[in-house]
Amino acid sequence: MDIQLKRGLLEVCVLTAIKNEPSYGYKIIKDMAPYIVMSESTLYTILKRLEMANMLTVKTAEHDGRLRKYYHITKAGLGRIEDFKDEWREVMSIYKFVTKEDFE
Amino acid sequence: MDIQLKRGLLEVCVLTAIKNEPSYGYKIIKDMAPYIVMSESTLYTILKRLEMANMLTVKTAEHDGRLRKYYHITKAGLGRIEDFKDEWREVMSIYKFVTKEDFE
DNA sequence: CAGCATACTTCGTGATACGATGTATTGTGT
DNA sequence: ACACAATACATCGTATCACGAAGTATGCTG
Repeated sequence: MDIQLKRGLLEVCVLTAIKNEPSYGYKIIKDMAPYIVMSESTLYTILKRLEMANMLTVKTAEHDGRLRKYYHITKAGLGRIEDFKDEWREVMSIYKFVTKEDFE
Repeated sequence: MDIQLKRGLLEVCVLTAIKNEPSYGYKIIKDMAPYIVMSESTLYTILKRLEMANMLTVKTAEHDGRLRKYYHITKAGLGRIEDFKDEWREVMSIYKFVTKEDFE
C-alpha cells in the first residue's frame, strides 16, 4: 500500500488496536497486519508520539518473567478516533471528486 | 484537514483536475479548493514531481499576452488514478477496522 | 497610482515512515 | 546441546513531502 496513503491512517489504527483493551507493541503489529502492515520502528515511533500527545499511557508489567510495555488509551486518544471519523466525510468527498467520470 | 490524511490524496487530485482537459496552476488550485485546499508551493512541487514521473506533460502557451503552463495528463497519469481506485478498497477496510465498535 | 487578482518560482523547515541494526529472552526442532 | 525462529523493544540515519515565506512579474480596476 502506498506509503503516503498510510500516513493519515497509522496513528488512528494504533489507537484502535488498544481501544478495547491495553496491548503491547508486538501484539499491536500482529493484530493490525491483516489491515495495515507497519514496521516495528514505525510502530514504536508512533507509540512514543502518542504518549507525548497524552493519547495513551504506558504501564510496564511482567508477563512470564519478561517485561512488556502495555499501552492504555486515554480520553484524548478516544477523542482522536472520533475526530478521525468526522474528517472522513471530507476524505470521501475527495474520493468522489477523483472517481467522478466528468467534472466541471 | 489533517495534513497526514491529505498526503495520499493530493497527487491524485491534481491528476483528476487535469484529467478531462489540460489546465494550469492557478486554475487547478481554484478548481480543487471546494474539495481540498493546497498552497501554491505545494501544487507546483507536485506538478514538477508528476512531470518527472511522466504522469503529465507541460506546454507553455500564451493567453491574453501572458504565458501559462498548461499541464496535460498522460497515459501513466490516468493509470495512476486507476491504481488509486484499486487501493481504495484497502483504505476502506482500514476505515472499517477503525469504526468497528469492537474487534478481536 | 494603489491595491488586488493572476501566474509562477525558490528556499528552508518540520513531520514522519522506513530499513538497518542492536539487545535480550524464550521456545522448538534435530 | 545447539542452531534458529519467535518474542519484545530501542535507536539512528535517510528520503519524502506539504507548507509558509518571500520573491518576480503582469494586467485590471477604482
